[in-house]
Amino acid sequence: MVRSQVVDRMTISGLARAGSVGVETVRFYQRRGLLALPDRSGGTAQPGGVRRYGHADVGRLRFIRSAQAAGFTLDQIGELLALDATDDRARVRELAHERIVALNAKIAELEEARASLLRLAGKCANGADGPCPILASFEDTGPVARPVT
Amino acid sequence: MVRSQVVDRMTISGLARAGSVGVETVRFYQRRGLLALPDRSGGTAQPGGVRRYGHADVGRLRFIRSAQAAGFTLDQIGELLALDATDDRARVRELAHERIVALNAKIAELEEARASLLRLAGKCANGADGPCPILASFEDTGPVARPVT
DNA sequence: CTTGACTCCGTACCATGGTACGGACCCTAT
DNA sequence: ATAGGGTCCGTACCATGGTACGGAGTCAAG
Repeated sequence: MVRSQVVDRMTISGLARAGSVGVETVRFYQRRGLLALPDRSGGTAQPGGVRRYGHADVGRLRFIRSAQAAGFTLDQIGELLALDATDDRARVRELAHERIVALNAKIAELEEARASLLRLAGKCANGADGPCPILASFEDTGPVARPVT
Repeated sequence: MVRSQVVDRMTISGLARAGSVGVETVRFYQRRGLLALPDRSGGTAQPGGVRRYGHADVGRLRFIRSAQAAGFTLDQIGELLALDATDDRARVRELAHERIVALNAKIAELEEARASLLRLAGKCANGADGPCPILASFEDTGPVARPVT
């Protein structure tokens, strides 16, 4: 499968543009082991050249951003990238399910916070006397829920 | 309004217990200006004593935790605490509405991530051949949504 | 009046996901 | 061949919300 020179010989800034991230972000992912460091100067591995990137690198970078959009951490994405090479679909489904469970919990938590704020904002709007019920309710709360993380 | 000695002469660890946080967390809030540093040795302000805390401090600490549970940042909580002293209900409602809007956005974002993961997990479960569709979909994605923050 | 637990305080460190900087080097166009 | 922009690399810094540590001082019980 032949690719055009222009696409497969991008420098780091081209790769960054293709993935809609900053150059520093690409380098950060490389440090984290999420993106490989290609040989310098187009495969000759001479010391002191510039690294070139191609389609595969763009795919990998997009993979990272997509997985991030699904809420995976960079550590988890590292595992997903490893799994991508092994075709271990069961483990991938497992990770996806874990993430879904976490998302459910988080969504429920945020919905609770929203519900109580909505209720309090309504109370605060009606009747203009005395201290704000929102703030009063904060002070009165007994055993307290965990902070929204 | 007289309070019992035992309740109004707590040390920092008592306050921390009353608020279900760690001692270091109390000190952290003090550094952030969210909790006041009471006079030492029970109001005598002598140098080199131990600080004592009472009901008011517990209320303030609980306020912080409750507001945090509603998703406010510590900076915003600082403002809320200031507003608590001024009875500026309009501004409180404004902050509450901002928070609600932010919560709505966040919830929508997470729901999207969940929906696509659910869809992909279903696809991955059906049919056992080839690479996992979850991972494939990550690679194929074009212009990518912002990461879940 | 000593012992042991607790407090005070500054400072450093943790995770998470980047962002920025500075000096050296490379590479391309003029 | 020289100027300029881009790359490489280590290192430091950012926000956020804590957590940990070490040494000195304090305080209450025995």
